[in-house]
Amino acid sequence: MEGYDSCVEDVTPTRSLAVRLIQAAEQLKADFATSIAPSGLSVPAARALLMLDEPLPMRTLSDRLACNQSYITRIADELESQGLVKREPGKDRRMQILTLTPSGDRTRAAVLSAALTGDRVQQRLSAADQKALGRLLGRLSGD
Amino acid sequence: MEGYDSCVEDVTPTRSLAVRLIQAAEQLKADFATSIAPSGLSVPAARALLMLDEPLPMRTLSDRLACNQSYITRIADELESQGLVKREPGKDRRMQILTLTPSGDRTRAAVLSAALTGDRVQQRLSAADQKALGRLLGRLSGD
DNA sequence: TATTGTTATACTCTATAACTATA
DNA sequence: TATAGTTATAGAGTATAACAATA
Repeated sequence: MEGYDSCVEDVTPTRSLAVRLIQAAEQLKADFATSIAPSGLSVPAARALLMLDEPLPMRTLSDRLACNQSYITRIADELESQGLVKREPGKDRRMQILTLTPSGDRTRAAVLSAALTGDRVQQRLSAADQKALGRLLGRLSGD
Repeated sequence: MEGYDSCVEDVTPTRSLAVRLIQAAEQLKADFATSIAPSGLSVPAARALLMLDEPLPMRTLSDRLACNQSYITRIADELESQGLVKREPGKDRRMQILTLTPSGDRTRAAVLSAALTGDRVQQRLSAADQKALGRLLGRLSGD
C-alpha cells in the first residue's frame, strides 16, 4: 500500500485535487492487486496476461505495456514457469509469440472476472458520473 | 515513467475508466517529478520537504506520509545531507524534531512554487470542472 | 546495419525485523 | 512495557547496457 497522501495539499487550503486523484489511483491499484491475489501472479504478470486475448509477439506486449523489452522477458518467464503461456517462434524467427495455454486461458478469464468485479469505479459511480469522469480525464490528459 | 496502460481496457469495449484514472495519476506524478528535478531531491524527499512548513517530529511525518518510520529516517538523512533540515531533540528525548534550515526554507519555497506551477489540474480544468472532479473523487473514495 | 529477445546488473521506493534509548 | 528512531536487509517494479540471433 503506497501512500501518496499529504504533500502539496497540506500547504494549499484544501488538499489538492492532484493529490486526491493520485490517492484514488493508488486505491484502484491496490484493489487490482487484491483481486488478482488468488491467481498467485505478480501485478505486472497479471496485467500482461490480461492483454493476451490473442497470441502476441513480446515486442507488441512491451509496446502496449509501455515498458522495456527486457522486462517482458521477465514477465514471460513468470507466466511460462506457471504454465500459463508458451513462447512460439514467429515467421520472423527473431520474434517469440506468446500464446496462452489452456490453463493460461482459464487463469486469464478468472483474473479478468475478478478485476471487473472488484472495480470500484463501476461499483461506486453512476453511469452519469462515469461519463463525467471520462470527460474530465480526457481534458486532463490533453484530449 | 511508469506505464499503467493497457490492461483491462483492451479487453473491455472502451478503455476502462479505472485504467484511465491510473494513467492520469501517473502523469501527475511524472509532472511532479519533473517540476522538482531542479532541486536535485528525490520525489519522497521533496514530498517530505513540502510538509515541513513547521518543525515536525519524524513520527508525525511518517503518519502524514503514511509510510514506515524507518523510511522517514532515510528521507531525513537525504534532507539533512543536503543541508535542508536539522534534527533537534524534542522535550521528549526520544523524539527528533525536523526543522528546516534557511536553505531548506528557500528550497521548500522553490519546490512548492514549481509544483503549483506545473499542476495540470489547475492548468487544464476550469473551476467548475475542478469542483466536479472533487465530487467524483469523493464518491470514489467512499466519502 | 537494424531489430527481437535475453542476460546481468542496478536503481528507486518502500517494508519488515531487530535493536537502542527513552518514557 | 510501549514508543521514537535507527540499522540492516529485502522485495517489488522497472530500467540500462551489452550481447546473440536473425533480417
